[in-house]
Amino acid sequence: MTERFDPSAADGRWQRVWDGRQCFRADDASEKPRSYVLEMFPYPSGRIHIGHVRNYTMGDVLARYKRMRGHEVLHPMGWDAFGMPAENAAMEKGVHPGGWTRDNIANMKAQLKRLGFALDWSRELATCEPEYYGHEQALFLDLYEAGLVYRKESAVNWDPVDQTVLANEQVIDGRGWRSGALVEKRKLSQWFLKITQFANDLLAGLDGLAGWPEKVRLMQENWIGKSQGLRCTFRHVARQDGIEVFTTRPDTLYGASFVAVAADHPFAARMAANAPELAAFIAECKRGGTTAAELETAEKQGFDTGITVEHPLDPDWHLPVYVANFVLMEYGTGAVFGCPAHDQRDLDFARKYDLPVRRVVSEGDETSETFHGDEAYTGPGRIVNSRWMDGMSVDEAKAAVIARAEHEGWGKGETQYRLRDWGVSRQRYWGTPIPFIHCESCGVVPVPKSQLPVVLPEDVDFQVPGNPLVRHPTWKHVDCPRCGQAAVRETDTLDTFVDSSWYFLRFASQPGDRPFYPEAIAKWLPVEQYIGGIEHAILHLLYARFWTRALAHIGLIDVKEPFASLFTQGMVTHETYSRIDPANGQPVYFSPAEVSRGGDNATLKADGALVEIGRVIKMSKSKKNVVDPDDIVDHYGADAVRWFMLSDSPPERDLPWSEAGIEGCARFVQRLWRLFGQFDGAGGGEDRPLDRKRDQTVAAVAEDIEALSFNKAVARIYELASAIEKAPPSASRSAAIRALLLLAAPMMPHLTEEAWAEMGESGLVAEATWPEVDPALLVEDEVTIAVQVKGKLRDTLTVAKGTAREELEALALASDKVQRALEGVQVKKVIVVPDRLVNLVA
RNA sequence: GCGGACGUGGCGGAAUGGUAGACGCCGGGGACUUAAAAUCCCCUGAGCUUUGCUCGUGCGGGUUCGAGUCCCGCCGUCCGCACCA
Repeated sequence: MTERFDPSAADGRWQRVWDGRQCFRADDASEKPRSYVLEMFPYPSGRIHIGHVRNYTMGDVLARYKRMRGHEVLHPMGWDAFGMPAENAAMEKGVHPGGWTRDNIANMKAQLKRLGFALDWSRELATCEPEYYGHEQALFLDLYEAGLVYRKESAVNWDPVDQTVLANEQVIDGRGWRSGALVEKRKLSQWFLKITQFANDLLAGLDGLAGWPEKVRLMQENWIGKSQGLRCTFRHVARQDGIEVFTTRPDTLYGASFVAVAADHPFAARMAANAPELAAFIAECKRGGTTAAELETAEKQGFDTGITVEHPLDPDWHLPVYVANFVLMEYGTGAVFGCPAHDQRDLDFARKYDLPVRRVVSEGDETSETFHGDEAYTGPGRIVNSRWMDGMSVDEAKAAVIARAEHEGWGKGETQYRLRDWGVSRQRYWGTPIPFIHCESCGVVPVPKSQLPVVLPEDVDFQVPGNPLVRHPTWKHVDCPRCGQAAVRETDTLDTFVDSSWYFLRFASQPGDRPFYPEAIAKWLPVEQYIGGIEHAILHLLYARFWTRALAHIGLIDVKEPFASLFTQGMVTHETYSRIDPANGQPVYFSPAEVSRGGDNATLKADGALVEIGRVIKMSKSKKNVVDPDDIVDHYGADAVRWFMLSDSPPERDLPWSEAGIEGCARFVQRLWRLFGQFDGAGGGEDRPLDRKRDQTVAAVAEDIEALSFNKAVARIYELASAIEKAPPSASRSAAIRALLLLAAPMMPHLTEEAWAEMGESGLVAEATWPEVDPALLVEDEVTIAVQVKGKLRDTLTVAKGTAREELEALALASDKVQRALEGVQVKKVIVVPDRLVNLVA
């Protein structure tokens, strides 16, 4: 064996061997138990980020481990390849989005290959290829058939310079993030997916997702935002119609003192027609910002329309109707009744406009009708000042009012959701064309499936802002499939979140004539373990759950939940290095490569003077605290990098990158190499304690990997390595070395493959099985007993496992240290936990 | 405002209610070497009157023979949602 392991030669060699033997190709026909391990596929931005490396290393360890345990493993990789950065590159650099994207994919694939991930590249897919998005178009048409796709006028953020719709996240302080232009609200006809039809189902399904983090389930629950209450009508005093409101507090109906509608409520518009002042107020409301800070400080404002409505429980009781800036048109009915005593917003409003504030829920003895103070009471209590409801609990009163409303016909119990339907139209080129045709006589006509895919034209130009599909000379002009007249294609493309809502289904099978084979999905789905960033907790993960349910709903598949277990991993962080620029007082940042890091300080290589070491934060280009995966793989080899990604920090937490840390990992790679070199198949002699340590470690590491506690598995491997190093030569020692190699194999596949071959073992580690353990060895035959006096540790005893209570007590009392601690005081009580401890209470 | 997570050495972090600090990093000392690198060994929570003792898991209480762990109340940090009626 060579003195040192040389990753620069070995890594590539083994990667080619795995490729050549197609080690990681999933066999659909296999009889073995199946495991589908999936990491969120990357957007091909150009370079792999260290965060990707952490994500894929975790999945890779699990996939390789599962394979060693005899599973048929599906571990695929693909590219979330549509999106705006490609169009931005086209505008800035004059390259075609397709060429730019495909080049990036090639580069990133090469980067991933260098890390030795056990991926089934035969199933690679890119969402920007017609072979993928054509099937997406077919599925979209299926959902349209089933009534889950519709068109509606909707207000969007419109950037007048770039001539495109912007997502909310792309509007910064009311301006387009790219153009800087003031964003306008525009009404456009948009395509929607009816996710709200599944609101309750998506909510209920969360309960069954035991393998998901509680945090993510809660976030989705809050996002769906179910609330139950009453929808009822307040009739206009002078007219036949009325204003519908939704409330979760029908129990407080007798505390009502006004009705308020949103500024964009139809009633407000009708009133404004003859009231210029109201029209001005409405315009003011619409102009108001929507950022969190603005809403926090915005004062409650209203405009009295002069109209009054009847209280539904008492026609003689009249309430004023306001147009108010705090009522949202998007939620409920766009109108509320105000009960100031028991709702903070209503109270703020009532105090400002001097409206009655009537107590109807009593928190204790206070039952007077006059409510004082500026803090609404929203807790539980007894209903007061509410005629027939007096004395009821809040819940009783809610039910009673709903029952009465339904009986008398002025309202009914209703469930509202915060979740809105999913608007999927994007006025962009680089996305899946929405497969519809607009015909003057036939209206909106779906593209016949036989004409799919609707392929994006290649010859587009980005010199002019806006969607190039709109101004392409020929692409959009087609004959109507229904009547044959000249018609135009839909030029909007689908939100890229649609692409990522079903890619995990396509990995299971990739037929050319349909999106997937249901049998393949039945075999592989759900994904056993999905791993990705917490930033997808809501959007991607909710959309994927919805899409899966929708496909199940129309009978295409038989799976409802796509991801049985979800793991959200932490970020990779790094210190920052900076100096204050004396010219402007601003910090100038330096990259880790420009800096020499000592024990407590860091110096700039260029001038040898100190730089400031800043906080450990998320890697970002602006702070220059980034490391490039290629550079570190060049320098330390793939296995050291993989080992670092798994060490120290628990995988759900942030991992601080450090030079010292990666160097420690590279040292350990060499240390293992030397240890593997001491394997001696011919050696004799038994070492029971080492056998025991070996099997205990094998069992514990398996448990840790299955729980994704890689940091603990790493610590145990260090321990076993140390134990073997200290042990004298024996057959047990060689057996332990062999077991250690197999334990480390999922994490350091190149090193272990090279050592396996050197040790004269047959086959590949990639195809080896996980070591068996002898259950008898997992049980200790000696235990250390803690001896406490009044709960404080005074001595320890080493005894045979299973030593009797009486004997333990006697041994404890015989201890000098214990006698000294007792100071002659009589022992009153003795607690003995067999094989654990003795506690003497004096 | 609502919801959630977290708080343990110089640092990342271990610890089914039962010996706090496993394992790694940093640091210190030593061996080998002409020297360095590499490697190996030892030490490394704080304090003290150092065979040992005291203190110690954000702060204050409580439950328990025994609390980092359970309960109550604070403080701090981070994350998500947010005028959702």
